[in-house]
Amino acid sequence: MITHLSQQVDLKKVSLPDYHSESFAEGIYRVFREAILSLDFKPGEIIRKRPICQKFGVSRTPVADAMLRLESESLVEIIPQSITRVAKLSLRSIHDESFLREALEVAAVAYAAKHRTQEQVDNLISNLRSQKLFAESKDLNAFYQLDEKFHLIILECCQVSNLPATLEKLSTQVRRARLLLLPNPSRINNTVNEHEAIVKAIQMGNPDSATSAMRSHLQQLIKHLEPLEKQRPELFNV
Amino acid sequence: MITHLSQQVDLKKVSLPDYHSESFAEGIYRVFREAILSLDFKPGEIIRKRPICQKFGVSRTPVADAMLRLESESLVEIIPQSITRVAKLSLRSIHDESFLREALEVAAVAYAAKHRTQEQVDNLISNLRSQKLFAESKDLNAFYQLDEKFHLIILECCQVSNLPATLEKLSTQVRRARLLLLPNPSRINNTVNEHEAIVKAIQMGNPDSATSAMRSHLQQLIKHLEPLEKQRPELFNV
DNA sequence: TAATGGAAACTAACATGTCAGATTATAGTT
DNA sequence: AACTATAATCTGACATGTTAGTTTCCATTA
Repeated sequence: MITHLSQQVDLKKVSLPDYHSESFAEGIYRVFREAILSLDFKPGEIIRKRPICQKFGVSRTPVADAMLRLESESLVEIIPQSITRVAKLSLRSIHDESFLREALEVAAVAYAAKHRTQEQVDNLISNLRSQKLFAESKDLNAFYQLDEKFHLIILECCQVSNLPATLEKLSTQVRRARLLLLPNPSRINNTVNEHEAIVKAIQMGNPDSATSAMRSHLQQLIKHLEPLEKQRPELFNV
Repeated sequence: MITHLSQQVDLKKVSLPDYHSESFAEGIYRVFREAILSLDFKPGEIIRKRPICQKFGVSRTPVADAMLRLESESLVEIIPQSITRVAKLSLRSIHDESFLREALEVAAVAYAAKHRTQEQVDNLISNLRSQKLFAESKDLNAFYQLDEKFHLIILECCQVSNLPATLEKLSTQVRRARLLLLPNPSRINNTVNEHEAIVKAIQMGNPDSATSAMRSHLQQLIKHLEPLEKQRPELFNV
């Protein structure tokens, strides 16, 4: 059982298995998943398992298990009898993911516009206010965090327990593409305006204008993508 | 490399790794995935790995790998240091999945209504005609196959390469629930009518009526579910 | 009878050894 | 110099041994 990758849990004589700390394999999976999604490992980068075993002081089994799971989520590519590498990006996959993302977020924002509570609207307005502050001070990372949180608040309105997690699983390419596009500060002001339109539609309880606002907001990504592929071709699949 | 679980591929001196037959782990994964989804293994049933190893004549490693992957898709539940069992159903999860399914299928049918080709419409009409035949002859299994195919045709209109596969991954509970509800022949005629409404809306190129037809069609499932839970409580989680 | 305690049998998690396919480096040939 | 064949060295797939946490069951005790 892993104890140095996560905080130790003070377990009494309770038979709930959740009280135990995670396994080596889970911990390694989690660490690498986050590293890949935050671009600490670049798309296409080769992952060498042997050094990882040494670094974590474990055998090859849990590392292999973690990689197997990452492969099933299309985060790494295991080439049989050969090497393991971080999954590259591809315009094709990003288009596919964008369709899924749009379908889910549009459904969520329509639900939010119909069933909003005052607390949820307040959260969105408060989040939007912070966005404007960080947009003015050009703090890109803080703005990115708020952007993620903004969409999360809307998803949580649906009370579908795994909706945020599901969308994250389906958006592994989109998330990395967005991170790569971050250094473009000219987008920020437009983004704030688009978010504002979404909030207003939710506040007014108008699902139709909420969906169309969300739709055009999400479709911005694709427009900025083709320049990126030309700029960083090594990150993309042929 | 596995050769007796799937047909052997006649590979020449081509360096495409796809030409190779699948690994033991992949084969076992695929076999068990299909067995679980088609209810050959009942929800809650304990899976014993040792007999599986003997049956396939392999060691514990590929079987464990396959189970690990099934667990990451919520098809089995591995209880640490204890047992592995087929994931049970739960009304909560089915509600969650239904939301996702509705979001994706509604987006797909709207796209289909906008961008339909004559060939796609013909396929739907032909499929619908077969549905009516099997509905009359009360051939439940054949009808189920056509029902699946009907939704597949609509999904494929979107030209999102992994849309059918994604929906299948997100609908593991719903799929099994639908199979359990199959023996209810009174639903069939209603289903055909609902399908017909969807086809007409697509044919006329009316995305709004297509979405609302699809929505009310999909929402039928939930209505028939609560009786099922009372009837077969052993298949459901508390 | 009910509750408790402990041994035995189970399982998953992990470590490690082996093998075969794939890649790379190298030597030899044209 | 370019191409080819061969050897060395990677890596992933799989087999198997070990360990530790769980569960089962039976004997003991209140």
